[in-house]
Amino acid sequence: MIEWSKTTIKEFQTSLLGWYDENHRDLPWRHDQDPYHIWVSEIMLQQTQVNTVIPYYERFMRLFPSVEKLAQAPEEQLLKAWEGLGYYSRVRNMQRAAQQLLQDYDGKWPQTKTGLQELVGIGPYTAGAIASIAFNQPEPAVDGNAFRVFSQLLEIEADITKPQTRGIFETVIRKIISKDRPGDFNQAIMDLGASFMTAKNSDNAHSPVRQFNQAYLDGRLDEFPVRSKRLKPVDKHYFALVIKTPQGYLFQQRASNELLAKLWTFPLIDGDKLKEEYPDLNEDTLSKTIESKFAAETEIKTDLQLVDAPVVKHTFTHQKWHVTLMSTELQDQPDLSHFAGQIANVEQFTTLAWPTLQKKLWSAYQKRQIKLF
DNA sequence: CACGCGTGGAC
DNA sequence: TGTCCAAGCGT
Repeated sequence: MIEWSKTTIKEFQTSLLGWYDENHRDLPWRHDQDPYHIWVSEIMLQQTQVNTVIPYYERFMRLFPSVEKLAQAPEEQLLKAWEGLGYYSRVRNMQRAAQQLLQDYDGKWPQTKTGLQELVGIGPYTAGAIASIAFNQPEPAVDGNAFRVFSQLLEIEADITKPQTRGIFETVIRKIISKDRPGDFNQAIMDLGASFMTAKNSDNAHSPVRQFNQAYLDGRLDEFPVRSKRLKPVDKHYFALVIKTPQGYLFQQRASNELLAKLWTFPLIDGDKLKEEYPDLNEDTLSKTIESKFAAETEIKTDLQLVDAPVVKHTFTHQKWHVTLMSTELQDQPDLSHFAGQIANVEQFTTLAWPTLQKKLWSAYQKRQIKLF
């Protein structure tokens, strides 16, 4: 059993930081200690892989190079910059925090972990990351990597999906973290978690800290971290209405309290709710039912046809959507005064933030089979 | 506390 | 195909 004495801790820090000095990744947000750069990168990296983030980060910094620019940006431009990254509340919260910083903090960053957590969107992990990397505070930054690395090093059996467990890891890391180089220490743990100590296909035999890894020495790597299984996504069914008018396609902005808030999609009809209201719905009555439902909301008359294309499937964290396309082409421009949406021509598509679901819908619609008579 | 919230990569 | 994972947070 490894004894984590002061000497062991020192040796661990030396091995870890020595390896990091020689092998750390050159990432765009590692070029300085600017808290704005660290912050943006940490928000983007939440539940998102490094390779995905890099181009988004570069573009975001060109568009919004400072807290001030971020605070002043139009929301649609922010969402467009975030398009495809997912968890879109991250960027809306980031703008709120930027405004908070300017108005309530006179533009000066709080430099402690607890102070940073006052900003919306900054939780215990991100606060620890900014405090340690930008402000050299000896604070733990417990993300998925830290959970995996330290659960294996110390054979910690607590379920990492339970909120209580974070405190156990923070206590352990506070004892082990380098007081001289806390930011590098935390980043070294992340690089370790992305190289030798990955979740799958790890290579602990060549890890710079293998002699400190109890689970490796015991042949018990596969037992850590302990994590309860997540629930399966629930199936949901929708109809997407592709309505082409002389001026362009109809789009709707998702409400701020629902999935994909404030992003743009074709108008969507809840198929499960429809089935509840009309239990005896069949293929013949489907079109008319949806038409009347859409007309009741928007006063727009349509003549919808099922599109000859596969049902679009899209899985979110907790929901699996099955979306059936229906389309119509209106000869006259409809009165849109009761339609809570927008018309967009193909050229205007680039200005609206599309979730991946909408990209799939558009693609399926473009590839639809043209029926020949 | 448990749950909602996106997406893409790896296998 | 499905499943799990990736620098989590707000409610």
